[in-house]
Amino acid sequence: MATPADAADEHVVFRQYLDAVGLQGLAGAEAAGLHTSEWYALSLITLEGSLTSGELASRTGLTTGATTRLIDRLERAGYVRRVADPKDRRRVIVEPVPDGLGRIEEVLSPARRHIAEVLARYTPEQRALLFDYFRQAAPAFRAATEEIRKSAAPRRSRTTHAKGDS
Amino acid sequence: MATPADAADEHVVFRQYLDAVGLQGLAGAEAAGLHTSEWYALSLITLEGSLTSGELASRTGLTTGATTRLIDRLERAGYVRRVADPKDRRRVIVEPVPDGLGRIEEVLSPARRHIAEVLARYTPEQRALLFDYFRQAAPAFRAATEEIRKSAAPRRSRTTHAKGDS
DNA sequence: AGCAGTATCTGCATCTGTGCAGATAAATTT
DNA sequence: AAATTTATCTGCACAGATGCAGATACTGCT
Repeated sequence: MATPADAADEHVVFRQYLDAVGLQGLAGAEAAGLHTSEWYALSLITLEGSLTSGELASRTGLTTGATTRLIDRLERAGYVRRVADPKDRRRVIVEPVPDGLGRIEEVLSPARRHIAEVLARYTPEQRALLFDYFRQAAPAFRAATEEIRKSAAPRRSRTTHAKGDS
Repeated sequence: MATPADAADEHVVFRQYLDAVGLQGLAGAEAAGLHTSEWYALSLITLEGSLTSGELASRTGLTTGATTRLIDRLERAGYVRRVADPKDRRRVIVEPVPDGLGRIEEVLSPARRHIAEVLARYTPEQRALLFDYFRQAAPAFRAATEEIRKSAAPRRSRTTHAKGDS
């Protein structure tokens, strides 16, 4: 029977939790030498196992040209590699480099450690519940991401830059 | 009694969970028309309630000059406002604008909704446990962030730009 | 009052990410 | 085999974020 006050409290708790996770992610990305779009793309690639350049372009919302450069950067930084698709030699499959994944894990390790400490305060049954939540929350967040991107805010104001509107 | 296999599984679950939350955050930031550093700064400001320009500079790791511009952008976008510090009139206090926070909440609402759906699958006791976790995990993530930033990867390669190394 | 220290802002230069449009290579269709 | 369509890459140009150094405004100390 949550009172309004409790509900508001939950609201705040959840917001602060999201912010904290988000800040951690951004700090991690920066520590890994990755900018937002690179971090985003690498997450996608890791999550999917591998993606073609075109798929990556549509998932990130970038043009294919920009995506080429994005992959260049990720490749140069040692996070992914390009492999030819044997089925269709026009295609370029982008897949994570194990070594790069390791570096990401390293960046995430402080979070892992601190959370492990928190988890240690719970009983095994409670921990199981939390992991069950993680398992279920991940797809939920992905669905939320989809939803947000669909209502796609047209990237910044962009001033409609009616180039020559004198 | 976690077997090694379980441990590996937990590893993956947690990783995917973090990725999902992270991607959601990035999508949200973009939908809000904010770039990484702006999103980061706004999170900090919101979390702290308010910050001075200088504090924001040191927390973000930006120079004071860049921070001025950052605040300009956030202000222009309607997320924060500058107020004079009555104690020290050199200082500029940056605080969130309620209306702006509302817009952020709106952006987060899909996540909130999807997670609410997940939470609805649990009993009230279980939900209480999960919120307890949120409450404890937030500071843990913040500590992790601190830790990551301290070991501060010097922003991208930057060629060490030893300014005057002739 | 004068002086040193501090907080923020501005001009200038740079660097990087991105879109756009055309180029190239490969698959598919006729 | 020729034409069309698809997938990725490259040249060019632009916008925007950031560092640096100097300017400005204010505080606190002597």
